[in-house]
Amino acid sequence: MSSLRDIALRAGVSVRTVSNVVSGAASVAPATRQRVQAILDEVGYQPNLAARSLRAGRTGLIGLAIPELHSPYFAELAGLFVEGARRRSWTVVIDQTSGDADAERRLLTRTGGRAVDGLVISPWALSPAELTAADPGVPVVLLGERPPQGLYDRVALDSVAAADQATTHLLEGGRRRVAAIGVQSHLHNGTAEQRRTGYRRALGRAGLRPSPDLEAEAASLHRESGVRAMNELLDRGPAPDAVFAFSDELALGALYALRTRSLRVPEDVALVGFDDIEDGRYAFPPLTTVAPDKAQIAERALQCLADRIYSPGDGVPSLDVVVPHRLLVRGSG
Amino acid sequence: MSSLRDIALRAGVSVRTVSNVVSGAASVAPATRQRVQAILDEVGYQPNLAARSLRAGRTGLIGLAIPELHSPYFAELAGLFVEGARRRSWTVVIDQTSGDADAERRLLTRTGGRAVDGLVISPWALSPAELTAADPGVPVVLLGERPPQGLYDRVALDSVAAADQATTHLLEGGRRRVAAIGVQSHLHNGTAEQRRTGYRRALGRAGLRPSPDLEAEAASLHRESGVRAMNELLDRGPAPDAVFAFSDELALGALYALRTRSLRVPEDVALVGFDDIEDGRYAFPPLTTVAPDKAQIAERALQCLADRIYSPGDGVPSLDVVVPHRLLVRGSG
DNA sequence: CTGAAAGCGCTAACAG
DNA sequence: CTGTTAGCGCTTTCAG
Repeated sequence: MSSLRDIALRAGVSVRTVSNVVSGAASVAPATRQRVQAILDEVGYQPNLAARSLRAGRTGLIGLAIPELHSPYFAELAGLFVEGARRRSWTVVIDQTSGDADAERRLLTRTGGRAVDGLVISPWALSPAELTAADPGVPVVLLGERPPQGLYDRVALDSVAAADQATTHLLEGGRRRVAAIGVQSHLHNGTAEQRRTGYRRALGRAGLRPSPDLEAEAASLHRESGVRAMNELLDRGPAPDAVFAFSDELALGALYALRTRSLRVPEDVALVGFDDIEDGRYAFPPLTTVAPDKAQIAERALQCLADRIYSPGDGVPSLDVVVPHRLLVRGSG
Repeated sequence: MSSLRDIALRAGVSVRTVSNVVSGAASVAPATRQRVQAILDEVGYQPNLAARSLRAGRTGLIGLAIPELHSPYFAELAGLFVEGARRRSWTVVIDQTSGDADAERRLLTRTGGRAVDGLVISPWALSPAELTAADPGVPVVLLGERPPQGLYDRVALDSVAAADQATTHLLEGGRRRVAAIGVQSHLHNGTAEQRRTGYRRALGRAGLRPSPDLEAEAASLHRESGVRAMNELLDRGPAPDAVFAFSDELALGALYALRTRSLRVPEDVALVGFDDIEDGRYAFPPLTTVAPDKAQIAERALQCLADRIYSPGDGVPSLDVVVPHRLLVRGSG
């Protein structure tokens, strides 16, 4: 690894000049530039990023903290992030919190033990108070249903409206016993709460009374929990004629359970999910779902970060960005 | 952000002493230590990682370069990586190459424009020669079927044996027209080639002659290509009675196509995939598949990196690590 | 046990 | 247009 000084020595110029050639900032005499560039190319000069960061006070790194990478929704989102960050010449470091409060706290207070210029976090376990209290010292963007906290921006879709819409769609299809899968009383990230609120609101508007018998808890948002919840619902008594699952993974689990019991979808039970993950499109029948505009979630979050990193107007009030969503009606309901 | 010097000033000691307290390396008089620690805690001291990196010549960052994060197999693998890296106090920066030769080349020659201590890359587009030629200046571990190159270690499963085993399983089930989905003549990453080799070998051993009619190309390894390939196979003439797909995603696409045409799985067509992604377990019927030991892939790759980073014995020949796999027989075949 | 100081590689202010 | 140099924050050698 050669440094600017090595190059300077070989070219018989000062480091300043080499630096200028590399950065292209200040002007350099054409002859000098050419000579220096030749050496640069020859040795394959690579600037030392650590030195640059130290000097600039910036690392060019941004953190993305999500509960888990193996979940399709977050994997798709992370992919879009990495892509968008690349376009902005940022590199993404990924942390998995596993929905663990300690992990989330650690990230916020120490920015991951890693110097990042900004952090995008999808909090699951941390209470709003704790979120506000933490001060990572860098701009933070919150993803998800939690309202924007303190100085953090927030990017999310309108979950209440989306859930209402999904439920209404099932009701308009003539369904009357519409169940919900995905209640999570153990978490406080707002996701399940808001989706249930939307679900109940839709029922109410249709003159139906929400019933605890039709609402099933889910330990996680994964397929396995969907299987469990669906089975529980079916074991409770008269089967629902429709199910709104708070995530596509839960819906796919429910679909699996329904088929295992030889119930037909959508004839016997209509099914709507949430997230629009790739799997859902190729399930059989293809899953009707609420599709958040994921590309826009990633893009807007990066934009928030960029704004705060490059124009550190300290008093700027926190932004609450609502991205659009669409109900994709496919075969399942 | 306070530095060691700030702390030293406030504590009336030298930076040396504060550094010792922080690192715990050298011994410090108990009284001094306590006093310094109190100030450290009070201001919430965070060491500047850029400075540390510059000094140490290491960044604590490792790169993971994969074709795409939104593909379940790579997402699961990435999750395991991030987790294993965390245990080793490394942070993972993720790059997506999209199977693009330029992107792969850029990563190898410039280590992603980012200073990483090591790189794990799953090459798709780059030819062996190009792989060998590149010199990233840091240890590299190759993932996948490509044989180990030059100084790079390699971690992979025995794809030929695995494909043979999957195909043999179908043949032992009494199937005679066993098709293969996933041939990729446009790529040269070895994956498709090796799986086809194993497939043909199994056919040969059973006294069957491989037929081009039963081998279908796949533009990608995604569900969509699986749908297309399966339809093509069915349109060609007499339907196969079994299909070995080179990835679970392809298999799920094939499953979708089969069901759309009202063919029963496994009664009419038995189906085996490759990768053991989560989706496959909840497909209906659940997908029989070759399960690579993903945890071990991640773990061994990290271990290779650690060995080379911490014991830079320069001449150590490149390692070729073969991780185990299992055939998981489920409902589809 | 602790202080002083060098130096990692880079950028930019200051001279010339 | 280009050279010299300070300094980003840390670790570590050398003294004391």
